[in-house]
Amino acid sequence: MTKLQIHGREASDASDRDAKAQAEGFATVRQAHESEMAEDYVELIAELIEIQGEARPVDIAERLGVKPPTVTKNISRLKEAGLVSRERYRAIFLTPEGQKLAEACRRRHRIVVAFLLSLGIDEETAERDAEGIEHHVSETTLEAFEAVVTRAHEKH
Amino acid sequence: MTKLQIHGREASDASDRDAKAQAEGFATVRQAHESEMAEDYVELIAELIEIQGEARPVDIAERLGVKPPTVTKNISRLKEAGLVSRERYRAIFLTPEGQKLAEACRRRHRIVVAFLLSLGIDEETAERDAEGIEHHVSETTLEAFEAVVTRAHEKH
DNA sequence: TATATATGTTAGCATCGGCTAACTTTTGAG
DNA sequence: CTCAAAAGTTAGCCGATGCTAACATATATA
Ligand SMILES: [Mn+2]
Ligand SMILES: [Mn+2]
Ligand SMILES: [Mn+2]
Ligand SMILES: [Mn+2]
Repeated sequence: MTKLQIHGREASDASDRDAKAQAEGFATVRQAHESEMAEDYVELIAELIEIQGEARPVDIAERLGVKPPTVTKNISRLKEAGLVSRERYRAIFLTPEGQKLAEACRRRHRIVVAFLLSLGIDEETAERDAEGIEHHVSETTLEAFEAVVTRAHEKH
Repeated sequence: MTKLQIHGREASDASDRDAKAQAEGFATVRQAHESEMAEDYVELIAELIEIQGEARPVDIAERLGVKPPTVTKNISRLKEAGLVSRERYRAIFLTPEGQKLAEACRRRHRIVVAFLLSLGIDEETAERDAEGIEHHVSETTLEAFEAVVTRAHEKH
């Protein structure tokens, strides 16, 4: 709909452009969902390595709230994607590419949490909301968040 | 891990509580993903009814950026869930329950967009980011967003 | 009104990310 | 050093949400 045949070519009106922009928005969200698993895993693996020296499936499963077989399957996907390295029955480590992604995710997570806290949100809620929001924040928005956090800190 | 047997009962340490809270956060995100399709559809259906008087699969597909068979399938899920009513080959309408959900989603969407705009984000980016963020914003955070928007408006 | 085009549905396929049950390997307590 | 418990894997299942190809229905133009 909203398409007419004029002189044999397609014509667009204002609501057509709107529809296209909207579709791109939804496509962006679907894309974000595709990277979400990888992002949460590498971020968590980096945290566990920092805390415990290594990331083991049992700990990943506990912190994600999923069962061990789910972790095994997803880790093999991450290995396939070149983000983690590991040998069977051994702990999981990040490849250089995985480390880079983990760093970016941790930064984003930190900024989103700090931003929500600066709005007066309680820690529990800030962490919960950030865990989902982080995957849908563009670099533009992230920088705006960062600016707010910085200003809030300067004011004490 | 991080569980010891003491006097025959389980003992928790600080990192255990942390792990549990983290798992709840991820569980919350997984739950949000379960309602996401329904939320985006009813919101869009409400918009189309407002603009065009009815919501047809072809328009829903165009605006979501998916193919018509995907819409057919998802609409039948929404019907199953009691959110929409429709007869074969006819336009789609919202049940009272669907209208209520749509209203809540539109409010949330509006607030998130207005909030991002008030931060100086451009419209295109605000809409894109909001489309994903909206599903992960608790009522607590939404109210904080609303307060910021209101204050920004008062200052002109 | 006849029929061509646009719209909608069905069937069948794929991937993702959950799960349980059953099995294997590693670890560590005695 | 042995062997039971803990950890990890595999196989097989499921539902959600995309897709294409083929078919059915509705609509609008000639
Ligand atoms: Mn996350
Ligand atoms: Mn995170
Ligand atoms: Mn959305
Ligand atoms: Mn929306």
